[in-house]
Amino acid sequence: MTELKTAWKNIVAGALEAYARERGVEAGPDLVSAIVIERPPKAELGDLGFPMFPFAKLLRSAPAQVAAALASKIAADPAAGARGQARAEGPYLNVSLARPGICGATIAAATSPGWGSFGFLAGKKVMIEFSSPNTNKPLHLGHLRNNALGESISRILSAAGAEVRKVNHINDRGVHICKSMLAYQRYGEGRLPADEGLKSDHFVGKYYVMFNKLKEEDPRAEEAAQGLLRRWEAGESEVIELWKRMNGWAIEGIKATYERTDVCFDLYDFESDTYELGRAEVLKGLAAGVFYKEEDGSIWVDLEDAGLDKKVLLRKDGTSLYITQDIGTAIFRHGDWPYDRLIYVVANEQQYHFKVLFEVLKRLGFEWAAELHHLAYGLVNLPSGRMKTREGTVVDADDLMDEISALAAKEIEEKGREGAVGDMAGVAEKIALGALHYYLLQTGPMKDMLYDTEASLSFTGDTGPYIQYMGARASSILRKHEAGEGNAVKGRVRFELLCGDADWNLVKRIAEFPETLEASAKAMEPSLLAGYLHDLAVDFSAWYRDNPVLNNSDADLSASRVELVRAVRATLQAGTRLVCMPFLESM
RNA sequence: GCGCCCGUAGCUCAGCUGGAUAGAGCGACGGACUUCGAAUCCGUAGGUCGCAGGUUCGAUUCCUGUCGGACGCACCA
Repeated sequence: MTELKTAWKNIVAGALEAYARERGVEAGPDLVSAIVIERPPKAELGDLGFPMFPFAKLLRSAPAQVAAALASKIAADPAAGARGQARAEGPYLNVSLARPGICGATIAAATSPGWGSFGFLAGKKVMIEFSSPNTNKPLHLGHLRNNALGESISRILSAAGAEVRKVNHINDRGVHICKSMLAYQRYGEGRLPADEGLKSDHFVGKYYVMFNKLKEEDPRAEEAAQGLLRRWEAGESEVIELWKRMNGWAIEGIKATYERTDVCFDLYDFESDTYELGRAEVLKGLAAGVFYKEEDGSIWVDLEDAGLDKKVLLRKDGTSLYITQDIGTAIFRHGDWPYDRLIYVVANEQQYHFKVLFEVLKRLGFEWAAELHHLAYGLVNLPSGRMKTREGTVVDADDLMDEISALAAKEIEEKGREGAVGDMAGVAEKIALGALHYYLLQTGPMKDMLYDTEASLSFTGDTGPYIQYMGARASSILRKHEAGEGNAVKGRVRFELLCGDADWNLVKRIAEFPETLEASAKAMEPSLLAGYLHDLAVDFSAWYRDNPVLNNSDADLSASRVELVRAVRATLQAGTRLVCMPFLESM
């Protein structure tokens, strides 16, 4: 489709230049660069549309006249004729593509193994950091959005040909970790997660919440937490022992949630291993004159000429800060695995932090700093407002999955499909994941989104399960065909039979998959693909109603449509995977 | 105060580099299951695209201002 578009752009450019010569106007490069391709609002108007407004002034003729003139020029060009037909539609030049060739090529491509893998990012190494949980509590809905974005973008970029390395930066040190440790020391009495019947990360999270109780009982609890951190930094074996034990629980539980939601990482790095990496780099930068030292010994960078502020990079006592760690980690990672691009999937509250970080790395002279990217995303809010740990309004990831999964199971039961589905719990889980991930990815990342339990747990309409359902329907047709049902087995595939408007519309949609994937990869925007999948599902659903596949009296048409269904299924299969939705043969 | 993001139908959201009557879903109302799965489909109602200027042949899209909301401006992470 992309090649077709550029081919047509060239044809239009040629005709435009010829027309300009006739009018005695010089066709400069800006004339050709003003050509835009759009999709006509109605299928009857053609497949491609070229608005002629920009040329009216230059060519000193009305847009409609230009369109008519170009249409007749193109009609006289046999090379163009092989690719389709152009006609004037008021001020627009609309093109109807030559259908048979495109049908054959599209369906052949879509039913071949490589569908959904492209090469325009081949040779690029992309590192992506996402999730990055704290080890003091379990994952919540906000993490699920982060995970879905990170995992989806990783899949999209690999599908685009890049070599992707997914990194999870575990925040396993700091006062907040010490708080849960302190509360456990006080109230835990040596119990294990199993003793309380809790998933291990929930067990740790419970003690983190209990720190609030501790604070009420002991006004010096905050100080005690700071003290515990100092003892941790001093490496006291008793503290380290407890820290290891509790982190182990937290991470074990968090990993179980990753597995359940089909998210995985190539590399885990731990803040406890990397938090001191940046200090040496800052000192190097000081020596190089990029940074400066205050009288009290703290080290700063002045970014005011870049529209940012001054920023401390090293405390007066020489210890590192959040940003120091990030400086060190980025440099270390590039040395370890020289990436072409590093993407941080982190909430948009931290946009300023990343601006500063990237600017600092640029000033340190790293040419790769230009390829650092903060993928910022908005919060997930509740109708009652922001989720708050203290108020207990945090939507826990595991609980949410349980809830959606139970609802899906109920739905299967109500529809009486337990038998057809087989593994009911497994299928319910996949539907839940499809619903959740589609919900989280259909919205553009920058927008805060509202999570309304009642409204959001729906399986009808513009939802993940709707798309999964269309996949299941397509699969069902193909299953029946494989089993020898229907007329297709007696027919011969002839792609020219799929040139009617209804089939063509669906073929065209399938042909858009590669360009959607490319746009999605370039913009790092899963929502484009999510929207595309919904469009495809809608087109398929309408087509499905009006166009018999297996029980078509024309055996050749039947056989050809089976191939079209195969292409739809392949596209849904490849596409849903990219937005982290399980594909279901049956549901 | 400065910075950044958002503001489209009652609600939740789409709307690609500016382009042909602004799209879905939910909710409301009315239809369609003896044919490939009704988690579906079709139809009706519902919008001064926050507001005001500007650029342009043309602005929901770009610019400026303004109002409203969120977030950020720690020797916390």
